[in-house]
Amino acid sequence: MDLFSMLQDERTRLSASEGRIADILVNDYEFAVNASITGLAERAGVSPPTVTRFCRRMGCDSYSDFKVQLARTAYVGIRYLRPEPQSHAAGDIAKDVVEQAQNALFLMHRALDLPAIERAADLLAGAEMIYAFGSGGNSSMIAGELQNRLFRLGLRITASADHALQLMMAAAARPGDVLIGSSLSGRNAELARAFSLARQQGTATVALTQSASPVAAAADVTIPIDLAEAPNIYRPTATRVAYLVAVDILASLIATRMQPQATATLRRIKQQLVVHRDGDDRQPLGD
Amino acid sequence: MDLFSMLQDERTRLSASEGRIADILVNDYEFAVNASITGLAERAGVSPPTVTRFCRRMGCDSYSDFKVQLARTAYVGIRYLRPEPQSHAAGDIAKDVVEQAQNALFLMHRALDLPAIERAADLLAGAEMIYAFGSGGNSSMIAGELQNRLFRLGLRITASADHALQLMMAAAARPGDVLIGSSLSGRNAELARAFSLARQQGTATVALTQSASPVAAAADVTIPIDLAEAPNIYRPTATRVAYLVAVDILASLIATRMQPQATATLRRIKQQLVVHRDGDDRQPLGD
DNA sequence: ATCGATCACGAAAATAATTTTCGGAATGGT
DNA sequence: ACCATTCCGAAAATTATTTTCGTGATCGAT
Repeated sequence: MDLFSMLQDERTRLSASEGRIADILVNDYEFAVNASITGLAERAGVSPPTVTRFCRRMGCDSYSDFKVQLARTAYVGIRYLRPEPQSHAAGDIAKDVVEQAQNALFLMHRALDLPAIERAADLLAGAEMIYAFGSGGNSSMIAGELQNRLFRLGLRITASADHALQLMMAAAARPGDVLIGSSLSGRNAELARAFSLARQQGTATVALTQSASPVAAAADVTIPIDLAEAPNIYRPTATRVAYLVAVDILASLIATRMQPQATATLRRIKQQLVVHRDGDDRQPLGD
Repeated sequence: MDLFSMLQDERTRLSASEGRIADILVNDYEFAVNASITGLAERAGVSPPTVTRFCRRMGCDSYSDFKVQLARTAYVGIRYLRPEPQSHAAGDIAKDVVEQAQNALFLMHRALDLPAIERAADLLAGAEMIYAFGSGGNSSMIAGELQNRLFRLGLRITASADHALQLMMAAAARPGDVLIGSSLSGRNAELARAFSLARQQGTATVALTQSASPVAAAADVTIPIDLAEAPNIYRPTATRVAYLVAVDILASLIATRMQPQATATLRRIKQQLVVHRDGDDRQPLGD
C-alpha cells in the first residue's frame, strides 16, 4: 500500500493535530520531503512526538522511513492530489506531459483489477479467433495495438474501428471466439451493441473501459480503467498511455499462458525482420 | 540533474572508498535507501564522514537530502542501472510492465532533444499539409497517433503505413508541406527513401527515430529517441510508450503555436461529441 | 631521494535530530 | 461524579549526523 492511498483512506479518521500534518504533506510536498521532524512539527503547530506517532500510524517504522516512502511515492503520485499549474516553456510542457503520463500509469497500476485481467487473459489465450474493436482515435489505436501485440503470440486476431463492420463481425463470431473492445468513455453505444450481439451467440466479450459504464455493463469481463481527464484541453490525454500499458500487461499475461506457441511465432517474426533488415538482432521486434 | 546520471558521470573519478559507496547504491538500492549513515558506512567499510563527503560531492546538502534525492529518482530511474529478474505471477508482471514503461518515459525525457522537438513543432505548426508515415505495427501506430493528435488542432494531416503509398504521397508533396516519419529501429529503408524524395522537392522532413540511423540521416530534423530494447522477448516493448509520449509532447508544443485555431477546432470536436453522446462533457476528447 | 603540497580518510568531539517516557488535559461513557 | 480512553507535549534519553582535526599516502618539483 502506498502512502498517498493511505493518506486518503485515513484522512477522516485523523485527529486535528495529525490532520494538520497531513495537510502540509499534500499542500507543500516540497517542504515536507525536505523538512526535519522538528521543522515539520513546528510548521504544523504540533510537537515532534506527534509527528513520530503520525508516521507510525501511516504504517512506517520511523520518521526517516516515512520520508523515504514519501519521496518514493510522491515522485509520481503527488499530482493526483495536487495538479500543478503549467507554463508555456517547452521544457515545462515536456516535463508536464511526461509527469502526467507517469502519473496515469501509477494510478492505473494502483487500481488495476488483477483477477479481471487474468480472466481476460485466460479467455483470449484460449480463443479460436479474436475481434478487437474500438473507435474514436484513441480506442481505435488500442484495438490496433491489441492486434499488433497478439498476432505476435500466434493468436488469430483482427481489429476494426468501423462500427458497421464491427456489428457484422460480431454477428459472424462463433462460440470459442472472443470479442475485446475498448472505450475510454464507456459510452460507445455501437460497441455495447456489438457486445450484446456477440453474447447472444455465446461469444465471450471483454471490455477495456471505465467501470460502471454502458460498455462495461454489456461485457462478460471488464478490465476497468478509471482515470480523470486532465484539465488542459490542449494536452493530449494521458489516459491513452494507461490504456496502452494495460494492453501490454494483458499481452504479457497471455504470453505466459501460451509460451511454446508464442516463442515459435516470435522466432519466425524476428528472423523475418533480421533477414529483411540488416542483421542487427538487437533491434525492436517490429518497427 | 538527477542523482543517477550524476553517479554515472562521476563514477570513474571517485576514490576507492567512495566507489564502494556508489556500488552499494547501485547494487542494493533497497538497503541504501533505508539505511542510516552509519549503516551505510559500515557496509561500505568506510567511516560516516566519508559518506557525508560523498553526499556533498553528489550535489546534496546533507545525508538526509541525499536520501530524499535517492528515493525520488530511483523510484523510476533505478531499473536503468539494474534490470530486475521477473516472476510469472500476474502481479509481478503487471508491476514489471508498468515500471518498464515508467522507466522508458524517464529515460526518454532525460535524453529529450528540446531544440530539435521545438524545430519540429515550428515546422509542423506552419505546414500546409502533413504526411505522417510509419510501418511495422509500432511505428504505424505512432503515425496514426500523429494524425489523431494533430487533426484536432486544425492541421491537415494524413497518415499511412503503406510504403508504396508513402512513396507516391512523398512524390505528390509540395514545398510548404511537412513529412513526418517514425521508425523505432531507424532502419526502415523505404521510409528513408520517401524522405529523400520529399527533400528533393523542398518538402521538409521530420524523423522520430534512433539517432545515428539511416532514417535520421535522411531527415531535415530528427527527434532522437534512443532506448535499449528490453531483454524479455515476450514483453512488449516499452519503447512504444516513450514514442507515444514524445508525440504528445510534440502535439502540445504545436498546440501552443497555434492556439486560436486549435481552440476553435477543439471546441467544435468536443461539441460534436457531447451532442452525439449523452452530454457528459467531462469525458475524454474522443473515445 | 627529499621536501612540500594536496588529498583521502577516520577518530573523536560537537551538534542536531529523533524517539521514548511520562503525565496532564480533554472527551465520552456509565 | 468517576473512570477509561485518547490526544498530545515537555523533558529526558537515545541515536544520528556533521565538524574538526590529525595521520598517512601520493605526487610533482627540486
